[in-house]
Amino acid sequence: MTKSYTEPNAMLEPQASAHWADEREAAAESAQKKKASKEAENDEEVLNQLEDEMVGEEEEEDEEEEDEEEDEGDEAKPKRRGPKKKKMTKARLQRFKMRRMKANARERNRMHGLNDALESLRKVVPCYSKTQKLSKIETLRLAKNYIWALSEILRSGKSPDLMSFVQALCKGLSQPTTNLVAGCLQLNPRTFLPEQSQEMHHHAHAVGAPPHFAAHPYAYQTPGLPSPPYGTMDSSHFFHVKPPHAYGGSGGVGGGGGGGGAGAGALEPFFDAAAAVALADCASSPSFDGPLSPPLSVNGNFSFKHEAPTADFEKSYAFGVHYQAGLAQGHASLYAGSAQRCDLPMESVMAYESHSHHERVMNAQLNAIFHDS
DNA sequence: TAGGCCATCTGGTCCT
DNA sequence: AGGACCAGATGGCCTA
Repeated sequence: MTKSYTEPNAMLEPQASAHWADEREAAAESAQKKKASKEAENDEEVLNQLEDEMVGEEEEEDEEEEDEEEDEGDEAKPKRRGPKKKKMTKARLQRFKMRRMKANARERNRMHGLNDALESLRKVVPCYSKTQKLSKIETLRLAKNYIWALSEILRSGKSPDLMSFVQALCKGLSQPTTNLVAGCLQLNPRTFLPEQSQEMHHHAHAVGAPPHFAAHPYAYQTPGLPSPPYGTMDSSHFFHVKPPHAYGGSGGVGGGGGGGGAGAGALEPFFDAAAAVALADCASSPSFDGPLSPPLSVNGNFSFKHEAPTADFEKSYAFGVHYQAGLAQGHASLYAGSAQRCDLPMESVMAYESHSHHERVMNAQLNAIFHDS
């Protein structure tokens, strides 16, 4: 069986492998399509054949059934309880086979639909590559993290720094996927891993980031992560930031006043000093092979806006985030601004499963936002 | 070779 | 009865 999936690890190989992966991917994909259509054809043929045969055998079966009943009537054995187990006549067997084949075909289609949906999900999470597909489970995890991260932005009304954002995205992901996401966001994974925290700490201090920023007890413990050869990308490619006034309080969405950080403060770009360090670090790592993720964009609304595809991007998405300064709830939050950032341990902040209340609040707020705008 | 991921088949259950 | 959904089993492919 051919396979379209390619292990994310493959991206950690030298750049040449990306090209090979492309070709393999294309070949595998076409082979798989051929196979799938062939299977469908075969099924159809067999089904048609079976149906034709069955037309002629219906009568035969009826006769056999009558024989069966007569036989049973003659038997002196004690009658069995429960449903009679019908003898598998030739026709019944064929009908059974046909049913089974139809069920298989339905199941195949169903799974294809599921996979299509998953594929479209892959395209809207912030790490999409046609050649380096995320696995199903990783796609779901990343999507969950992404939703949570965006929700948190909306809830707090603050823009997070890039590092926090990536950390939130990578929570619970496998290391290869973490590398991939980091590569997609043009971050060197080393910059947000604990074992690099000393270094980061140093850098962060140097540029004025909060000292506690780099010392979170999460992310992966694997030393010496290779720098993903994902390509280079100017930071402006994935964060299109509108000037603060573009977001501040206009539109009357979601109750004004309220929590701090309204106006310009809530709308600063994701890039803060620490992120700048991360990017600087990134710049010193081996050049990446090509951008894989959609560019992130703060464009004043929450819809996903398609951009014209470029040679580099398979798909290019702008992720718009509608910042609502008035939504800040006033308690410590991952995204509550530099001064408070990460006052809570990440583990507790990121306990998604225990966010039912938070989610209800978020739902209400999102409804308010999108129904007003 | 082991382990991860995947597609497919299959039988069971629930619903219409 | 038939379809949708689900989970277990199986076998293939790929990578470390």
